Amino acid sequence: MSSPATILGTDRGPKAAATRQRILDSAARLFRAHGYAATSLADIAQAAGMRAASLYYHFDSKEALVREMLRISAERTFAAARRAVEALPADAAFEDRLTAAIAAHLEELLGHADYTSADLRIVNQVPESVRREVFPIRRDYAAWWRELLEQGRRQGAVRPDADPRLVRMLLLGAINWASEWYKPERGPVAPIARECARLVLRGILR
Amino acid sequence: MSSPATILGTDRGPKAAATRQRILDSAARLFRAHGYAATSLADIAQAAGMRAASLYYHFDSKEALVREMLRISAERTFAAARRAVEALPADAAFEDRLTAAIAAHLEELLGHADYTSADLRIVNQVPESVRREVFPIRRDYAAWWRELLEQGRRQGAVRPDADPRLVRMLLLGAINWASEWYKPERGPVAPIARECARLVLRGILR
DNA sequence: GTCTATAGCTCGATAGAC
DNA sequence: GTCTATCGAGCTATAGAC
Repeated sequence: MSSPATILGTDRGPKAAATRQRILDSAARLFRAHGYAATSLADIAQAAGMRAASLYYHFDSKEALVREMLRISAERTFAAARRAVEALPADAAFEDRLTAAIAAHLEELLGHADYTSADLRIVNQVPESVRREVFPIRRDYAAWWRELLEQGRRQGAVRPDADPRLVRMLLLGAINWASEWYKPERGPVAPIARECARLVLRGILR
Repeated sequence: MSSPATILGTDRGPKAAATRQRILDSAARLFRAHGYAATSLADIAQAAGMRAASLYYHFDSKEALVREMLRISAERTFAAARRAVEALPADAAFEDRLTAAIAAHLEELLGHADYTSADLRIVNQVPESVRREVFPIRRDYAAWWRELLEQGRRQGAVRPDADPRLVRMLLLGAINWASEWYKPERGPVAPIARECARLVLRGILR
């Protein structure tokens, strides 16, 4: 019985897998820098040390390549945030759960900045069919945040007069924007993440 | 002595000016939806009711067109925020000044959503020369926000232990992201802006 | 002011050698 | 697995009629 792998290159041995990874990394970096349409397959191939035609051994099309890149980006962030919150004791305080979620999201976002920044920048520019295929992951992630904040509200930790949707949007906007200004030279992500969580939770007024 | 207008179409009478405006509006809408490279001059021309070659009567090139669109977007937002704060009494409280700035930025952002959303989405994808020409406006706007928040800190209204740069980045990220989720069907911007300012200032915990 | 026609280029994708 | 060669389509920009 053959494996259920439907994605080109996952059952072709370690060398192909490594090349495939190199292609995806190059694509993420270039999509982030120049956008989807402006990045040609020749650009990606050159960055990965090969010719454009050779990419077709690993991916069916440019669409298939960007779809896989977006899928990896979205699933990784979702998994990291969920894992971080699930690792806490079941009776952890809302503040600690939210801090863990923000820190995990930020560390994933900035730790794989080429993927996640490319994701945020080009998701609106890829063909409609690609966006439709990646949408469920994002919808599930949004639902997960909604539930996390809803818990805080039920426990009385969140202002009861705040629009839950607005809170979620402002919060995710604030941390997603970090991919636009964070530079690794500025030091490790962990202290930035902690300070982010504190500001989000407490606001900027003293 | 001729006018110092260096931009094509500004001294060509009302009809050309109206057409020029229609082209810019169409371009903003399409750039927002599909990105810079994926939007062809034929697309823009069709949306404006003409052929691609006719655009060259109004703009020197695709670069010149997008440069003007980005300039309008950035200057309008900057001017709106500055005007709103300057309209306050000189001794207005920091909270009121920041609330006015946030509300003005948001109302401008969402009121001309095609321009500002296109701006945020494609500024990283336009040719380097275009980005360099629009950069000073953004740099000045960032400096203006920095000074606004610095005033709050000097007056003791802002947490003295908060990293000023982080505060500014999180705040602008939170409100800029609104261009991704706001839909006019959700009602007027003003109440959303007020609630935004309150959450930013006070945080989400009660 | 807008048109038709087209030059000159680049792109995604395929064919087939090795 | 990667290559060279190439096809067909679509792009920006220009020329010149009206």
